[in-house]
Amino acid sequence: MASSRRQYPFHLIEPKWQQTWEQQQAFRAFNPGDTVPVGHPFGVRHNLSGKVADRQLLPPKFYILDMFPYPSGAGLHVGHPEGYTATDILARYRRACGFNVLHPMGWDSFGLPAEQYAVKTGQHPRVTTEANIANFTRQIKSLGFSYDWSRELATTDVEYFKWTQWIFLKLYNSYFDHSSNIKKAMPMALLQDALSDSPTQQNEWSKSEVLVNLRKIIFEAAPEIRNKVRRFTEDQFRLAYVSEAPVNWSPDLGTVLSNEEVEEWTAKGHTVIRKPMRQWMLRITAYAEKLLADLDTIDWSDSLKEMQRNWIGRSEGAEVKFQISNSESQMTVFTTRPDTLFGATYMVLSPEHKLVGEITTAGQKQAVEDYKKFASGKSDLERTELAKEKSGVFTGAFAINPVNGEKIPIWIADYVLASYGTGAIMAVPAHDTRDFEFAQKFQLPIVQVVQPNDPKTNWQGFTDDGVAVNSGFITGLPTPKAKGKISAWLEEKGLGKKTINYKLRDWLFSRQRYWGEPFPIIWKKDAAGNLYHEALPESSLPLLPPSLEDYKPTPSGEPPLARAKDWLHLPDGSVRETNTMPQWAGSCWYYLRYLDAKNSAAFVGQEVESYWMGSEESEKRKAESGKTETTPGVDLYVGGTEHAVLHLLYARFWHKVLFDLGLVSTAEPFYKLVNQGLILGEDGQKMSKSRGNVVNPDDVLVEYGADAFRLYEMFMGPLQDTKPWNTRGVEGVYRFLGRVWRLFVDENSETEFEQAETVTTKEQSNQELLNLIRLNASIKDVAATPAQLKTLHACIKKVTEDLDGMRFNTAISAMMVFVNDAITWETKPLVVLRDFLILLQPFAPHLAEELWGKLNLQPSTFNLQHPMTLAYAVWPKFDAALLVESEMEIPVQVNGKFRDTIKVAVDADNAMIEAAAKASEKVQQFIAGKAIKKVILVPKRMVNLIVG
RNA sequence: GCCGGUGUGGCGAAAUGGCAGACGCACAGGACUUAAAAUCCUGGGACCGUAAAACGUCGUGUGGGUUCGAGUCCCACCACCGGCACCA
Repeated sequence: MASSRRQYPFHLIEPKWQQTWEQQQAFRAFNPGDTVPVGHPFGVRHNLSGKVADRQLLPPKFYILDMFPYPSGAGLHVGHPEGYTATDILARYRRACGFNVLHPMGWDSFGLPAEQYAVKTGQHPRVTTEANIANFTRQIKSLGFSYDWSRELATTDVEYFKWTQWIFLKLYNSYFDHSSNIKKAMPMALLQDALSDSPTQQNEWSKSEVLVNLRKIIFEAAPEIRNKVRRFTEDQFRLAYVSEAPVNWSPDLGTVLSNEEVEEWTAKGHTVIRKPMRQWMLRITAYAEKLLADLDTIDWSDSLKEMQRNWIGRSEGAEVKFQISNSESQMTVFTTRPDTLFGATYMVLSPEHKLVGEITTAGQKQAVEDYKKFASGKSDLERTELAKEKSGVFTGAFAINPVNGEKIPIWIADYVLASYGTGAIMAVPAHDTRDFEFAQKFQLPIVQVVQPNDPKTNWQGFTDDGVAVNSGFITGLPTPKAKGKISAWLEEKGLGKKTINYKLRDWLFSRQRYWGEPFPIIWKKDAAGNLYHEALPESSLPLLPPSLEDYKPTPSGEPPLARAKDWLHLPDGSVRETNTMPQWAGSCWYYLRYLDAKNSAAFVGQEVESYWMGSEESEKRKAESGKTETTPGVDLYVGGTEHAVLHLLYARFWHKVLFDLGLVSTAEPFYKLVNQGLILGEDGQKMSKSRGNVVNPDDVLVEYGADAFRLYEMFMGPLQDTKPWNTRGVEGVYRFLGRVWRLFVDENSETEFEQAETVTTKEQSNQELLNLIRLNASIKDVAATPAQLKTLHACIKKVTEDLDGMRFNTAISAMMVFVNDAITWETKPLVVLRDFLILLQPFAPHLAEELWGKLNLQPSTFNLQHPMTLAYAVWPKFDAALLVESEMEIPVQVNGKFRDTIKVAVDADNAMIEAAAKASEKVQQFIAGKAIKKVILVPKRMVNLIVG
């Protein structure tokens, strides 16, 4: 675009105010116990200047958080500042309303790109990371966000990941106690005490049925193997444990991925295969129920909650035992439809199922082995592609259906997953789509046991509720009752029990990478030569990664950390864990570190944590006022939907563990969460380098300034919506800011300023130049007219309400309406413009500050306090009395069709309004000569005349 | 297939069940200017009609329904976006 005359000198104003705020530390948030420096605007506003901010003296808190970015080499994208602008506006609004606002920013700086660059060039990832952080910082600061930079953190900071490792140790040293009276994470030491030869905390662990039972089991074991059993048992319970299960291994990335990550990387063209490996896991499944139930206590969008619910995938059903014919063994299946048991015509084990080897007959052995090989060789991609085509083989064995004694064949097929339920199913082809397809392909019998309620519906493949048929003692019962009756019967006979299953799997927590947090774990061998793991003591943290020359995995496929022999081997012969933690680890708790970012004694101070997370306060307020002024947890968290299940589920899990251990005061981390929508390119397509439609914020800033950029990001449409970028739209809001400027300044002085600017010397400061701008002569220190007050207060009302509802676009339009009107006023009262600037400040803070400074140079008879920055000026309250009209316009309809508006006095009674409506000329045309059958009159709203 | 969301001018959008299209973009006309840019003013859903207007008819994805009155509520369907997807 051709560079045209600037609407206003944002290029001088914006750096000026950014420097001023930084010098004043204007947006520093004060913790309880902090001393507020003399003259700090927060202190001036709240009468805390030079005082210790005692918790009782501090105003209510408001914690408003952005999802911190990964500082990529590409720099900021216009999508980042969308959420950041929204939160900044609200942070500034809350500050003006008198809250103690915490609004921090930091860096999710571990990550693969820096490591890949290191592999290629040998440059340490820290160097790349620091350069990227510097660039992101510059870009973010140029937008004038009111972050408290004193709390800045990066997950790669040694002082930060020390505590990430510390939390890992908490997980490692905890177990989840499922006892019905406990149901929470407890210290491993308690479990160990319960299993020890000479327990000291019997009072404590005797409350736990789980521990009491475990102790019994341990002491049933032979003494010589008892220690091994103990270790094994501990690992069965730890929240962080080692598993040998098949994992998602990506040969080209040289690392494993969590289930949640697979999709992301395969979409980028990487291969992912299943491969058994020794891995660290976190027992998130122990929290499935709490993660699900507590969704009801937080204010997130329905779609997001639904995504989490689906991911957790709770499913109620029953486990049923089937005796295997001619064998001692039994197989257990999980089903949500025990009522269809009479329709089970075959059984399926997953190819990996333990029983497969045992039950397969000699004749089928070769076929079964071949199939197992075939199934395990499939990549995930092949599995999904081939999903439609069922495959499997017969094992030669049969199971006995417990309800009718029938012998039914046992197959193996990869449509049954080893990792869900019991890894085995009873197949009811008549009433399950997958079983139906399988039975058709292999010509297995299909027996109807459910009759659809609608007789026209085909029963074959009918999976909904109906009425049981051909089902012995439950025949004739509707599905829910049939389920209940048969479940009770199974339970009574000891053949089954009600069970709840979750799709959620434990979290695969180790990666074969360099650039991540090393595990504070070492491996040792016992006398018998068995490897076992042991945690490093907390006092040894942080555990730093070794320095390396080469960041590639070792030729034998071990993680890069294994290259550092000195680091790897400890003097006592033990060996360090060489895996590192995934990127998600650091982002699981960063919102807590912000609260107390410099604390070297704890991951967060308790008092500080309870103040900002607001548990007590919110309870107290709820009780007192019946409404919450502050909310528990982060008051508002804004970020993209891409983290709907990954980060948000993991962080909730960690938070719940910390809560159970008494380390944080709330059960949920994020009370209210909003997803900002995607910003598309000007062509309506997703922005991407290859499409060449990426908008760089730096370019927009040079052309239009930060205030226009911020304003446009918010004016585009509702925050949550996906919307295309349009540079003409930026020009629109930029013109609006120009109108605001001209509303306040004298045009002649602007010409002088421009001339001075062209001949400016280095010695002439920007401030001197800006001082040449004079206030518009039409601004006078006079009382406002009723009409002017009405315009102002309508704007105050709309902006206030829209900010409360996060409707930034309509708030901006309300300010445009105000300016369009105010610019026509011959005399512009100072007081009115002053209030307007307070409204504008959250949106366009630089311009508003500059004009505020000019306004307050004027002598004033109003004796207002002038805080040193507008950011702490008191948010105006609208006065409903000023908005009352003397007359009102009321629409008149005839037979429901709009015909005219009439003007009546506000206090007009119904009879007067009706008369006025009938008297309207336009209305007359439609009612003349007709009888009025009915009059619908909504006071102050409308009149509808029904004629026959 | 299942779950969630969204469909309104040329475009981004706005409307407690009560005057559809606020605000902005683009566009057109005018003022200022030697001229342009910038700025300011005016106009604008479609159709019919007219010199121009008025008046009129239609109009919020489609079809029904509730209501004096529906963009808004209910039912069915269509399209698009996002998520999940052999989870028994």
